[in-house]
Amino acid sequence: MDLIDTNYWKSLINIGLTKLLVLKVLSKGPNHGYGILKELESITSGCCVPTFGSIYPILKDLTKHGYTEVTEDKQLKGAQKRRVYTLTPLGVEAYKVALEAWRSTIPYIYKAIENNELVFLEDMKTRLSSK
Amino acid sequence: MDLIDTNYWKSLINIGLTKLLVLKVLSKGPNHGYGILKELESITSGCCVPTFGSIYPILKDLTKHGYTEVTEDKQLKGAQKRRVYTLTPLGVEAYKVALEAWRSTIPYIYKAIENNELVFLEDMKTRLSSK
DNA sequence: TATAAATATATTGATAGTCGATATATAGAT
DNA sequence: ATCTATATATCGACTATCAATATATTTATA
Repeated sequence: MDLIDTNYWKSLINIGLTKLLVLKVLSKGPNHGYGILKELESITSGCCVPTFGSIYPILKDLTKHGYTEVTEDKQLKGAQKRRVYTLTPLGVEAYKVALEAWRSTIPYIYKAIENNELVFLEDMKTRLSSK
Repeated sequence: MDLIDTNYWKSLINIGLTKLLVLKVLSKGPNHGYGILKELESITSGCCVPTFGSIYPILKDLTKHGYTEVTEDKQLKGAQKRRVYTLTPLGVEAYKVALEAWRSTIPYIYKAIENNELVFLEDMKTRLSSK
């Protein structure tokens, strides 16, 4: 647990974010694992991109629980066969719930990261420089 | 994994958020577990409040790794002895890293939840109502 | 006086998630 | 021939929330 490492925090943030972003991409139309990743790379400028070890299990779970449906795509643009996922009505519902959960939380996150009183930090600095 | 349950999403969001909020509260001054919880209840209107099962292990870990220091408080306002935690300079650093990680991510979350194209969702609705 | 509510900390078990490494496979460009 | 991009999948190490349970005391209330 290295709290000085940005990657530690990014990983934790991704736990809450990745599934929302996957649903968002799928809400725009059917897509496959690799494609979703490339899309997230593009729309988040590389900021919120899960690894293969995250995305494929998610897609599998989503399908297992009926949030997505999968079809095998034999038109090979790349090489290996693609598995294209389509959001089901249940998946659309899930996306809406996720959206609402995030929307209701964002104001407090914003407050926490933008409206921070620096009183204690200033005191810390003062104490450190006076040593 | 019930994606239709708001609590599922809230739990995932909390994984990334709780430690940041704990550091935020401590950045305003020393505090104890129960106090931090009450403070979070207050400043987030009950929106982002971790459970006891989350907060006490966090405080223990934070201290174990040198991000906080603990002192036993014998002045009993409640009942049991309090353990008051103070952010160390390393803890202040950690808070800054967390702040930066969230600040760099927020724009993309905002984009994901506010600027969503509803094309596919509308299509979904149309297909459902025409059945 | 008895009792309920608030204060306060701690642990356990069920469940869930990221990441990096590793494996496999092929089309197309150099 | 070789490298890059496309494409999916799994494993192990590590990390986290939450609900339930246990313990203990002060203060307000009936």
